[in-house]
Formats: sequence, C-alpha cells, structure tokens
Amino acid sequence: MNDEAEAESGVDAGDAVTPPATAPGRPRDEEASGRIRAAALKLVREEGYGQVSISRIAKEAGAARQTLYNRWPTKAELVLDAFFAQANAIAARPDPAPDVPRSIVLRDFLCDIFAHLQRDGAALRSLIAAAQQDEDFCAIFRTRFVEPRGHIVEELLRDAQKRGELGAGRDTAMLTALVHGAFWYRLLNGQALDDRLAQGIVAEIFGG
Amino acid sequence: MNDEAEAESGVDAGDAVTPPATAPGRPRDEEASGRIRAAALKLVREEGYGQVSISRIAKEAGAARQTLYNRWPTKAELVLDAFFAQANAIAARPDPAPDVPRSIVLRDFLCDIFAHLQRDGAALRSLIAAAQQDEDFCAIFRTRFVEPRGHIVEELLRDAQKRGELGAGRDTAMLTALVHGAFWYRLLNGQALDDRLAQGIVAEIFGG
DNA sequence: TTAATTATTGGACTATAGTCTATAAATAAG
DNA sequence: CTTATTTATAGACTATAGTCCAATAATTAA
Repeated sequence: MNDEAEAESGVDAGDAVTPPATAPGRPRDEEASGRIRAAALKLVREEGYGQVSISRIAKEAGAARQTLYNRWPTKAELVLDAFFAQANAIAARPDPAPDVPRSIVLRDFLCDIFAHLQRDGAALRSLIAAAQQDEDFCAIFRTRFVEPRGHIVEELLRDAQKRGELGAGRDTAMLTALVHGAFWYRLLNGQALDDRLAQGIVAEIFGG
Repeated sequence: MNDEAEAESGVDAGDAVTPPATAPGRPRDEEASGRIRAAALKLVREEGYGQVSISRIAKEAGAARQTLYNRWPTKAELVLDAFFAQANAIAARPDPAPDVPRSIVLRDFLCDIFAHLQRDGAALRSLIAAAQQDEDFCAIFRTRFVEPRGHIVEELLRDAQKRGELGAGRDTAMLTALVHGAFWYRLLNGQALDDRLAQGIVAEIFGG
C-alpha cells in the first residue's frame, strides 16, 4: 500500500497536520496554527461557538480564511483542537493517595470537571451538538475526548472494586456510562453542574 | 396585564398556534399544518434532519416556505412538533400490573423507548443538538420532552420505593438523571441502544 | 359594495459553513 | 537562474436558516 504521499499531506485527525520536515515547496507558517487556536479559544469563550464565525477567527488570527480550512476540516475540529491545546481545559487524571477512598477520588474528579465547565461548559455543549451533525467529528470527539475520560472513571471504579469499596459484581462499564451520562444529561439540559451533583452521583453509585 | 391581543396571535410554543375561532381576516388553512408536519416527519425519517431543508418540506407539503415560518419559529420546533403529532413517537407511559416488580417495568419501559429509537434515534440526536444552539428551543424541548419522560421514570422509582423494591434512602431524582443520562450518553455517542443496555441500567440501579 | 383584517405566496435579503480556483509567495533541487 | 512544489491569500460560489416585504386572496363587518 503506497500511502506515503497521503501520510504527509492533507488535513488529518487530531492536530493541525504533521509538519513535512523538509519538503520542496513553501513552508507552512507554523506560528499561524497557534495564533488561530488562540483566537478560536478566546472568541468562543467570550462570545460562544454559534456567535463566532470562521471568518472572524481568521481575521483575529491574521490569517486567510482558507488557511484555517487548509489545517482543520471543520469549525468543530478547530475548536476542539483549540480547547485541547489548552492542555487540561477540561480535567486532569487523578493521582490518588492510597488511603483515600475511591468514592472520594471520584467525587473530587467530578468536582474538578464541573469547575472547568463553569467556563467551558457552553463550548462543550456546542461540540457535542456538532458531533450529532457530523459522523466524522463524532468519531474524533469520541476518541479524543469521550473515551479517555470514560477510561479514567472506569479505572477508578475497578480500583474501588479491588479495594473492596465497590461490589465485585458491579458492571463498571455500565456504571461509567451512568456517571458520565448523568452529567451530560444535566449539562445538555442547561442545568447546573455543582458539587452537590458530584456528591449525589457518587452517593448513588457507591451507596446504592 | 393586557395579554388578550397577544394570546391569540403569532407563533407560540407547542403546537402550530391555536385557531382564533372566528377572526376577521382570511382564515388559516388548517389542513396545511398536517401536511407540513407529515412532510417534515417523512423527509426527516427518510433522509435525516440535516439533509432536509425547510424549502423541501414546504415544497413536499405544497405550501410556501414563509407559511412554515408563520407557524413554527424554527426548523427544530417544526420537527419536534411533527414527531409529537405522531402521538407516541417515542414511548408510552407504562401502566404496570400490581404484581410486576418495578425493576421489570422500568426495564420494559426502556426497551420500549429503545425500540422506538431504532427508527427515530437520529432525529432525537438532531433535536438535542438543536437545543444546544438555541436557548428557547432548549426550554421547549425540556418542557415537552425531557421532563415528562423524566417524571415517568421518577414515579416508577418512587413506586418501587413504596413497594420496598428500592432502598428508601435512594435519591430518585438523581437516579432518574443516571438512567436517562446513560441512554443519552450512548445515543449521543452513536452506540447501540439495545435490550442489553436496558437490562444493564436497571441491574445497576436496582441491584447496586 | 366597500373597508378592514388576516393568511398565503414569492422573492429579495443577510449571514454563515464549506468548496473551489487563480494568483502570488516561499522554498528545494537542478 | 529556472523549475517543480507547496503554502497563503483573496475572492467567487453553493446551500441553507431565518428575516423582511409587497402583492394577493379570503374572510368579517359596515
């Protein structure tokens, strides 16, 4: 399979394309991607996904509109990338001390997510919406965002089982869907994501 | 508050506006609303929300595009209305026999929903997406769709508590969010909604 | 019959996502 | 220096949601 030509060209999943190292033609302006991501992040945070056009992001970043489309296939992928470039724009993997019950670790992890979503919840809602209208983006969003965070929760729950804090017969994959589902459900219905919710989810999952 | 003039005019929540009984001017073509809803339902089911334009629905229904906007403020509200006019396009409230455990009733209720969503799941995803981009529609969608179905589950869970099938200390509102959340989470991530999922949700909620 | 009122219709209009193309600019290799 | 190659840019283009408006049609009231 001759995929060398393909591998280094075009718009690809994840980041704004891998640099071709030493290529024949005009080199890509590497700094532009950062400016574009920063502009997208700033404008979407300040005004909301739906209120910001690709044209405005391009203008704010000092680039041509087509340059954005050269690097990201859709607005949704650009914005996802912009938020991910902010490292942990959403939440960091917990590194729990051995003596802390995993229910507490999960609660704190959820509180951490919810705190981030005070700022970025509206953008997350827009990205979830975009994923419903674009299968390709749905797959990328699931791979880059949904599944990694799902795994964190599921590992936590399996760890809790090993420690005897959660029944060995519980289905951790299902519990993970319940936990994340509850917060998506609240987020997508415009309801508050607060510490009380985190506490309540954990109480029902562990205390059931 | 003089709201009489307002009450009978304009585009209103829910249905395609109440008929003004005996009004002065040209009467609304009442049959048109049905044709428009039917066209919207048919086209969205056949081709998908994003693939069907308001213009095509109007054409299919034999009405002017502006007539649709006279009766529904947005595409999302028209489509929501079209699916609701199909009576129970999503799922009926269960009427359980006294001897059936409420966990079984809940499981069957979820299976019923999932069966409907085999056909209309894609449309539901699009409506949820629309709700993220339009606050007004979000409120209408929540009132007409989300909350009624939430109440069904919550009543079922409270009934289960009364019957001693679910711990009295459980938070039924939180459990409702967990149940519905889990299925939204699966739906919105493009995963299957099958009987196994219904069984798994109920097992973790009741069997925890 | 005339006037007032309301709905329907067709068309213009704005804003936007995404595509496509032609031109110019920047680089490597010959 | 010339050629091939790639990127950047500007602008045209399509399709669509939603708005606005003017002309017409259908009705009630006088």
